[in-house]
Amino acid sequence: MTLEAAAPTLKTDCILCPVRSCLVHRDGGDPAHAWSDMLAPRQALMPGDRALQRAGDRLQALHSVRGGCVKTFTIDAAGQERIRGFYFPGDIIGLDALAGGVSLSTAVAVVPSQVCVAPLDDLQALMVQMPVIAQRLMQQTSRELAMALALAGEYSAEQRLAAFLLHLRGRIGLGINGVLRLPMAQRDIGNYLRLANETVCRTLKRFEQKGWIVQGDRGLRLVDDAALQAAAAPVGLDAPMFRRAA
Amino acid sequence: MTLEAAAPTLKTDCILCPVRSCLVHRDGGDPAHAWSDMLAPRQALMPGDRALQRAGDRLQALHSVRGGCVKTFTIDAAGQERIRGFYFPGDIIGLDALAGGVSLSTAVAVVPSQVCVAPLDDLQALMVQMPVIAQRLMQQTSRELAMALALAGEYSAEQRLAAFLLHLRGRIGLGINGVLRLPMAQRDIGNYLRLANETVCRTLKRFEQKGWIVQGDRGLRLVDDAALQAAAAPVGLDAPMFRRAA
DNA sequence: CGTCACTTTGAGGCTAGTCAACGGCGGTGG
DNA sequence: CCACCGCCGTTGACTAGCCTCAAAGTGACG
Repeated sequence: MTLEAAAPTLKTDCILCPVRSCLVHRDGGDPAHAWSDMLAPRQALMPGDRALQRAGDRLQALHSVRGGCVKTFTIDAAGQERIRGFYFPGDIIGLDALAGGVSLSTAVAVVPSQVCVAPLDDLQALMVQMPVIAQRLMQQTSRELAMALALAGEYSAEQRLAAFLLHLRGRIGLGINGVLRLPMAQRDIGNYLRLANETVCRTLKRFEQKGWIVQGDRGLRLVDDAALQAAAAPVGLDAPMFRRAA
Repeated sequence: MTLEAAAPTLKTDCILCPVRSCLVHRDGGDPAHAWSDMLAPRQALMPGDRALQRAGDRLQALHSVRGGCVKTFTIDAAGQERIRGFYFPGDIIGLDALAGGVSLSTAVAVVPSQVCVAPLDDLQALMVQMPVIAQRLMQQTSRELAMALALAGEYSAEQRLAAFLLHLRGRIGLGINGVLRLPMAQRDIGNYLRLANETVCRTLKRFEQKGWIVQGDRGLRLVDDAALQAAAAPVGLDAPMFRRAA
């Protein structure tokens, strides 16, 4: 048995939401009713809007990303932002706070996004009633843990960045013309990967000089996949469990 | 509601085991019977013994540490060991593999240890029957995720090491005479914290020169707690949820 | 068309890694 | 009992990758 078995691959944006995909299969209940009971209507979230959650606040709800991209971060004593993660459609925000009941990071939109709100009280009750929901949350948390552990290792700038690009493609796929769109700023990528933004820029340029990628206006094209994968291999983010989109 | 509420603080070594502490409270069942059904007898595990689990193997069971200290690690293409975590009594090994069903790391004992084995099939059934077990596992996974995210940031050698020492004290407490025993080698600490063992040694010496710690034969004494905590603060491993022992 | 945020490019410095050598300690075996 | 060996911790000299600081270029948007 693996928890994977309980998580069929779903295609459309809306059904991607793990919470909802459980709810709509609720036995004998009215899906629409359970849904409205459970989740606040989807909320639009713009860059610069107030935070979904703030580090240190009592955790009141998990947030499920329906569209766009959300980043979570903490602010250290020096006022510096430290990005903890990027969340894409299908991802759930706040899982690291379940143990302590307190949000460990602040969450804001990177691009115009939509999220659904799963109040913790309702979720807790649903998890008891429907083990499949608990399984889905457990699976998400486990995957996020595996990712964090993989990225926590010591790797060079090239290894980190190659792994990030490939991983991103695995999660959000390619846009038109096979271009990988990077929704977040290079500064944010560097912050997340523990690299200065200048290092991100220079490393991308080095990738381009080697013929591994081609940078365009709104993203980049992965040309030499094998080379990138060879560079990223030590990080170990290439396992199937880390992918989601096609 | 927080999951914390479902996890009363338990003192003794044996009851620390999260899985068992759920089982012994099973309603209307025979605790001893459920226990023996669920877990293989506690296994002794010595340094140098075969691994509890190996990276890449299909995950067959979670392991609950009853005594001692177990480390998990991966081996990269260059044959180098990368330590993913240290596990102490009460910790569960293998949670990062639940999503994929494949062990992501190899687990061996650092010192003579005892572990209990929770076969995945039985565990899955129990999680459905008893939501409290699912909650406990979820809580552990969430805490481990929060730890991994905290440690994944970019910090100096001093910050990392101070956070590690304080965190270790929070988890395993102090021995006789208030001495913090370090069960693992400095090389392992450095590997875990992404530092060369020489850097660990030099940083500890610097701590001693500043009067923050006193190094002894079999461990060290934390003298200037405030200074250590100030140094470790940016890492953010000092939240109550990360502690366990008194 | 000016502002602002982000990216790009360069020069220099620093933290931590690497390499090498030595001392202490425990285990092993003659 | 002691010599040998290997592992671990310690110390020094050198190196390198990445950060910091600075400044100019680019694109989005009002």
